[in-house]
Amino acid sequence: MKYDHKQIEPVWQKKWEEAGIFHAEQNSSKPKYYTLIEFPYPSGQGLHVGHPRSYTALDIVARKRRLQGYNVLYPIGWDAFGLPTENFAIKNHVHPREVTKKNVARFKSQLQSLGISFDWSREINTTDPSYYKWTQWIFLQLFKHDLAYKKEMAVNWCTSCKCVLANEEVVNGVCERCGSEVVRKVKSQWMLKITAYADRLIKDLDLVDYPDRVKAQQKNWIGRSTGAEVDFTTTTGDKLTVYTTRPDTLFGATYMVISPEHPLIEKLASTIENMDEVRAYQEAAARKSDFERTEVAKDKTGVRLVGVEAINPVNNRQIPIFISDYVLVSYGTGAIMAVPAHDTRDWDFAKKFGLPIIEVVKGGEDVQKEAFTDCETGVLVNSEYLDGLSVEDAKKKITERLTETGKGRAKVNFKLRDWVFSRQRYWGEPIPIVHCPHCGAVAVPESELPLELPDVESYEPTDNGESPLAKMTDWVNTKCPQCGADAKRETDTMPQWAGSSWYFLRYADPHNNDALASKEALRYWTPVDWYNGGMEHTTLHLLYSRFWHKFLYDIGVVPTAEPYAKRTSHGMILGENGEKMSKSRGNVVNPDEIVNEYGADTMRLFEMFIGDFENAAPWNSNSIKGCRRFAERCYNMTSIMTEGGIRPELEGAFHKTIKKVGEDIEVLKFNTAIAALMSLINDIYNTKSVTREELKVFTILLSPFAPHVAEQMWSDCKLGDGFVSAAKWPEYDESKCVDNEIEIAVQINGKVREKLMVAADIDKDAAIAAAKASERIASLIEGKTIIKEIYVPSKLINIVIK
RNA sequence: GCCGGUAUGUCGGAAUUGGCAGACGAGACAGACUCAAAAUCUGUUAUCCGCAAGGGUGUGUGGGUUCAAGUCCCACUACCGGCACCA
Repeated sequence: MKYDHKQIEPVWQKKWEEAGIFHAEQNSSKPKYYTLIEFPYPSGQGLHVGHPRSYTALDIVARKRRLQGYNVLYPIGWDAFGLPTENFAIKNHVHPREVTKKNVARFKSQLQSLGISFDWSREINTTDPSYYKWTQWIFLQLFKHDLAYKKEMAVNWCTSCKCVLANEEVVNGVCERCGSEVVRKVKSQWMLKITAYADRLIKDLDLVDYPDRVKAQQKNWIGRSTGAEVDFTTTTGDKLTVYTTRPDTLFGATYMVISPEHPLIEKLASTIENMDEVRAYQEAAARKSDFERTEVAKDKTGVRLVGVEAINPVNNRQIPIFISDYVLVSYGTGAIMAVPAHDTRDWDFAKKFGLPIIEVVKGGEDVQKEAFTDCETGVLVNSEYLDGLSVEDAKKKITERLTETGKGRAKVNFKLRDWVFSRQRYWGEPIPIVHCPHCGAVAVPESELPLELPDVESYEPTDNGESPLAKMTDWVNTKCPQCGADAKRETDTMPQWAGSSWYFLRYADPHNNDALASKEALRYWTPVDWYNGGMEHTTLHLLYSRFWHKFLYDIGVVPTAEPYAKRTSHGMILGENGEKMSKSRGNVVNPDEIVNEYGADTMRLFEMFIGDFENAAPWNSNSIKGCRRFAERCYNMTSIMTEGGIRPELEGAFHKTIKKVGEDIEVLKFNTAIAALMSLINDIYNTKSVTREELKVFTILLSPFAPHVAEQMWSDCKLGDGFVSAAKWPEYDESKCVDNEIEIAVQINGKVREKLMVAADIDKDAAIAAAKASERIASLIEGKTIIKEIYVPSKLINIVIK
């Protein structure tokens, strides 16, 4: 029979679903294994060829684990709240719920056509009230533990989405999603205190198996730094505290800089003589968007506060105070001591404003020409009791002194900011809070959850920065759950990251109505054993969900401190021209067309064979044919099968391949695993026949990669009972992976001059004797002095001559 | 500027972590089958010199360690990703 994927694939997909063989068992004595992929956002474009790269990879792992006897959970769901759906709904006057429903149906049929072994009985959807009930519940727990709070603050405002963005969503000063300008806007916002977990989010990276680049990126983003706070005073008698990582350079401070928004300015408004100039600078700084602020990063600007000076606590020297936007309000204390001799930014500023530069760390070039910032080699000078100390010792000593005299203290700072959690849009989880004129912000009682999203007439974002929900007065006006007075509901919704911050927990027990999941289910299934996803989520989803998980751990809801035991990341699939796939570049490949033309098995094989899983790889419509040929060659073996066991001449090849394929899957080397299967099939075809046992082992090895054709081979040739997807992974014998006779290279002075077939267990003397016995080697060493003879067992011989 | 990554034939990529560079696939070329084409099968395919046997050169660049370097060390370059006035 001819290989016809259109005949084979839908049949097996249906049989698997009917038999339910990919359903995770709820009560099982088997060891569990939880594989997870980032659940997709069901966009209107349908599945992208990038999705199956991740899904197929973990499908291979999940399928292999099942064959190895594990109870596997490989779930799927929909991260369906979010802006693109809402924008589409606005434009086409349909309810976002309907848009979501349609998109989900499309995604589902596309995913099912790929034969991914998801447990569809556990499908979840973040927009389902029975799901977001628990998203809201978690928010209320955060609120009750003072980790959710409302704050008036300058936020990132996307001018196009008309919506607040988290810091993580602003990329190069523009909106991550739409690319529009982001400006600062003062608004009252719900915030989540992720900073309370900053230290643990770094420290607990030691507990998990993540790629180093992911750990490094998270650590960078959290940005822990150690230093000291130093209390300066001013000539007006006010306190002015700075944060510095270089307290050792305190004697070299020649001026101070505070951010334009620093509260001290208002306090000293009557003392400052050039207040007009100061105000003008403040306004100019406020007008700048994030984009402009980073654009003009090179040139320093600022204004000196005339009429007030600061006093250095260690030497009582009076130094001027400036305002400048190179000092940020939101980091440290919003004020710095400037040490131009040992900080390049301070140096730039000092040069521009003609301020003194005093060297306090010796070891570099002339500090008048360039700042010396090295902490490793310098020695302190001009610093009284610190003179002669190394930078490190001086830091310790000055911090001790400051602490003793009450003028400072050791301090740790983080770049990480609290998470801006409000969105002024419709298609998200309503924040379950009621604002009461008497009681303030009050939690909606848990018994009233889910607080369902009301139907509104218009989803249009408003120009005044309020959520579309604000227009629903019937819904907004309510009673205070605490005192019963007239009160108003919170109208902001949660960001898209909310639902995805805990979804992996819901999969453990997706239909539970009394808890986000039962304790037993969580104890059995968590943590996730292997989580694969994109690098782009390292500082967003991955960090947010670790934070929520740690909080849930602290309040006793989940049994583990970390959600994911192991994380891996796949590279992007690029267009054929090596550029990122996008509509505008016209290089988008539609997975449906590939499945239709070549079949799901070929698609899966190709996506795994395309290159190193962790690196980006360009699509190539030519080499996909190689994978199709391979699938056909696999199937064609069924027509030449004869009875029998593994033939002796193929025994070594089989054992080696079992070993190689098994090991490669564990380390994400799907490309070389497939190459090994291709080599094995070439060996088989060289013998012009295949035996039943050979075909059986081969089919099992093939099944995680190309499950449909494997099932067809299994059933056509009656290789075993039931499904190959429920067979047993073959074992290999280490002793049979080595050949009896091997080829070794013979080098003279490091250059290969001869190849010899020798017994695998040959010893050094015998090997070298064999080499010298060869005519070619004998003639090359004749008359020369042998300096050294090296024998690398089963690899090579190197004879060094002179 | 800082942090991370990558660099290998015509192309995608292999190389057991110091031991025969180019597995596997694609493409190209040649041959078989065919009236012909497609498909399939069989060869060849890093590069230079040579009719050949054989020899030289070759893993971004320049040095180094070693009997032996794609792999280790030092100094660079280019590209990709992240962060960026974080004191």
